[in-house]
Amino acid sequence: MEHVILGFLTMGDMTGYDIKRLMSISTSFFYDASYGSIYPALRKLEERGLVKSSEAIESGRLRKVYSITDEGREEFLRWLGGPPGESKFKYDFLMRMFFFAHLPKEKIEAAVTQHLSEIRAVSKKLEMIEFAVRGKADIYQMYTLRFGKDFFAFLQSWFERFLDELKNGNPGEPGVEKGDTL
Amino acid sequence: MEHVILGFLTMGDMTGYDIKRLMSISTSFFYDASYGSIYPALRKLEERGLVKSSEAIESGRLRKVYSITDEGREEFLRWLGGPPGESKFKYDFLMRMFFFAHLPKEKIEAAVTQHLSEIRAVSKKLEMIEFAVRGKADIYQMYTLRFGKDFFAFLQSWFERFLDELKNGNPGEPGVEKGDTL
DNA sequence: TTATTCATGTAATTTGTTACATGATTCT
DNA sequence: AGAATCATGTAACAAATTACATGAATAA
Repeated sequence: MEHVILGFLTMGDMTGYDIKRLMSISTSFFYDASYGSIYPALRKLEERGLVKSSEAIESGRLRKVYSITDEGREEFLRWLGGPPGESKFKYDFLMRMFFFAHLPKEKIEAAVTQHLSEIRAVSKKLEMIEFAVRGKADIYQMYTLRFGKDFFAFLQSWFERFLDELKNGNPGEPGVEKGDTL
Repeated sequence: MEHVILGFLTMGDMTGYDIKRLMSISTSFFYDASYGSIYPALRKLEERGLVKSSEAIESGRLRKVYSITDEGREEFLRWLGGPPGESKFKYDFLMRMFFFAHLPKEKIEAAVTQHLSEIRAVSKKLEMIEFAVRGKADIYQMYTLRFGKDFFAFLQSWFERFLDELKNGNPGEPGVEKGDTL
């Protein structure tokens, strides 16, 4: 988390609010943080000398603008270049799906349908973001966004097929379908 | 978390150790828990009357076998049928990737290569699990597993292409490639 | 005989969320 | 006038990890 904030501050000086806003239009589909974690993190980073802040009143509003220090930059690069440590991935819906056998068919279909509409919403959002961000982001940031688009497209087609098989009855068991590369 | 444990206990009576073992061969690719969260959760569930335990000494070893109560079953079904609440998904590697511009090319390629080998390892594990579990799991559990296989296959091909584009230089920017459906 | 698996658990810490509290400014 | 956005922050709580501590049984 602290490293993520340092990363955002390498893009320019920002307030906590700015960081949150930037996250929501760039990384929110795989990483998002609340103010309750951003502000305390910034304070801790300042205590450790990795960022510094300057308060200013811009158009009547108090803004506490943070910037990354040289030590902060070093720490950020140490993290980025360091060992990745098993990249965990989490996906809550799958846990429910794992236990769907306890649910009547209509409820399963309703749950999957709703999940699909969430997926479509994220897809749409990502496309808007890509449009808005074009030119401003570097290639790796564009690749990350691209990953998001591709991933949600994958999810969409997977769950569409799943829903279809639930409704129409599928020929063969899920794991032993004809045409499978086994 | 508590609901996940309840879910596992609907499959049969188990010890905390058993739950962890079952997780590792079924849901670990998207959900895994440590003993430090399983045992305290079981105690809380027992306090709330959702599970009950019986201690027995089997072949010299103390085993505290938990079973789900009727109230536990109700609670589990309430959760499963209830509102899903935005299914978050998290994927740490993407955060590093987002900032790859700060890293020299060799380090980026090394990181992606290593990540790919992790992905391949999980793929392999999932295939073994599918084989081992065939017949024992219900269709939704098989679908969940299938999702895992398909997802990791997607990851593999995505990052293989990414690595290829990094090495060979890609024709066009990531977001505006020829052949893209835009 | 030694390492691994089986088996249970606690304590400290980390990490983060949700809800609350406050208030000015700017858009409608 | 009122809603939304900009802006900062705290406090209570929740969830879970890591490391530690213990010990018997079994497989190599």
